[in-house]
This record gives sequence, structure tokens and C-alpha cells, in this order.
Amino acid sequence: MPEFVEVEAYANTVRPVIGRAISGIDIRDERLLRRADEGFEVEASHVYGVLGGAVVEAVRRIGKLLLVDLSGEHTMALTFGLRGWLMLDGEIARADGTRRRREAQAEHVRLAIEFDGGHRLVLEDLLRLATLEIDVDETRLGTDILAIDKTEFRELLSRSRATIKGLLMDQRRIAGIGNLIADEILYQGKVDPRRTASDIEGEDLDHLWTGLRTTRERVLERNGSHQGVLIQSGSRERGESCPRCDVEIARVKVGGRTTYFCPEHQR
DNA sequence: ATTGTGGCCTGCCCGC
DNA sequence: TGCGGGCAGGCCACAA
Repeated sequence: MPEFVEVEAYANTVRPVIGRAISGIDIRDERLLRRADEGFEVEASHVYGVLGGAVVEAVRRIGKLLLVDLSGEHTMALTFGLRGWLMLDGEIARADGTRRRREAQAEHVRLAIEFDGGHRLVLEDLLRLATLEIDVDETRLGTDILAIDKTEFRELLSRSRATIKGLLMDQRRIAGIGNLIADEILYQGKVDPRRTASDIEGEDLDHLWTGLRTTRERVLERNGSHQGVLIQSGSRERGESCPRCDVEIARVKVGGRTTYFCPEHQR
């Protein structure tokens, strides 16, 4: 599920508890903490110590990372893997702030946090790929996709020998782009995903930048990383054809990810 | 150092 | 229907 636009929605999900204190924590699956350098027992107690009684002061998003700033100068950081999401009191927010109810699935709940006033925040995660960390190094992430400008984008490209798709998905360079949005940016930007980043200049770069801007606006307006033209037209599938060119969409591996693109108009 | 690959984990879908 | 293989929008450790 989650690329930047979904995590934006998760941030909106959490925001109603800003100003509330945490009254209970239930870590159902300690694998949530698996990135800890120390053993699970030690790390879990640290998490309980930091969260217990703390007041939520702010909720931020950088790329696909959700950051909850707490009283006591600590920050809880959540990632959601492929199939993770948050609900508050049985509701999930969209990127535009509207909310909808969602049925909880108890077997997939990995974390539950209670707040004063009776609010309950739940993290569900089908694949157990979500993580919780305290006080992560935020500088490991690049500029957020919504904040990057063309000057920085051009600069990033010119300095990288990676494939353009690999660069787009490299969270240390640009934070927030996943496999689907990368494919859509390249589709809109008319660039072959396998090209070397630093080779993209001039008109090609203009097109790609337009593709990035178009895509980030579109998925935000429509509330989902799966709202790109390539997917919505049904073309991001084996054997389907490009809605613009009517040639068969190509399917290749780039940067370890399955990649769909139009061999006709993406050059 | 940078870039690319394999594997984690579970659930689902497709083809036999 | 039942079963095995392939695959999933993320991320990390590791190899070249």
C-alpha cells in the first residue's frame, strides 16, 4: 500500500490525538522493533519508557516515514512496509483529510496505543514488514517528493550513474517514491526506466520533471499511489497495451523491482 | 562509495 | 476444489 501519499493519509489519521497523552501501549509483535541494535527485550522496554505518558506534540511525514513528536524530546518513527496502515478509533483518513471507517482485523494488529479521552490508534500489517523506532536519524532521507524543486532534481540526476528508476526510488535522494509512483513518473515523463540518470538532460529532463509534478499532484488529488494513468487504464499488467501508443507494455526488472513501461513513447 | 540483488514475511491469484 | 509457484506498492544486508 504505502507510498508518500498513503503515509500522508496515515499522518492525518494520527493528527486528532495531538495534545493527548499516551495511556497504554500494546506491542503485539516484537518483530515490529527488529531493527534495534540491542535485543528485543531491552528495546521494547525503551519504547515503553519513551511512549508511556508522553504527549503527542506534532505529527510529520518525510517520504514514507511517519514521525510522531512526543513530549520528553523523543520521536516515534513508523514505517509500513508493503501492506501496513493505521486506524484511529476504527477510521482511516485519506490524504485530503476526509475519513472513512474500516473494519479492524485483529489477527493483523501489531501495535495498539491508547490515548487519554479513550482514543485508540492501531497499526495493522499483513506482511509483518512494518517497523517502529525511536529517534531515528532523519537525515538518512533525501528531500521529500513534495518539497523537491527542479534545480535540485537536475542536480541529483547529474550526479548519479544509477538507473533513473533506481534513483527515483532511492529514499536517501528523494523520499517518498515507491515502485508504482516511479513507473507513473517515468510513463508521464516519457523516459525509459533503464536509462542512466546522468544521461537525462535537456528536453528529456524537462519532460521527466513535468512527469514528476503531474504525478505527485494527481495521486494526492485522488488519494492514492495506485491512481496513476498507467494503472488506472489497466495497462500496468502483463500483455496489456499503452493507452497512448497502442503497443504492448514492456515488463522488466529494474533496481530489483518489476517495472512496466511503454517501449514506444518512453525513450 | 555507489549500485544492484536477494531475502524477509504473509496472503492472494493464477494455472494445472 | 486443491495445490504449488509466482508475485506484491518496502526496506535492509550484502556483494561486486
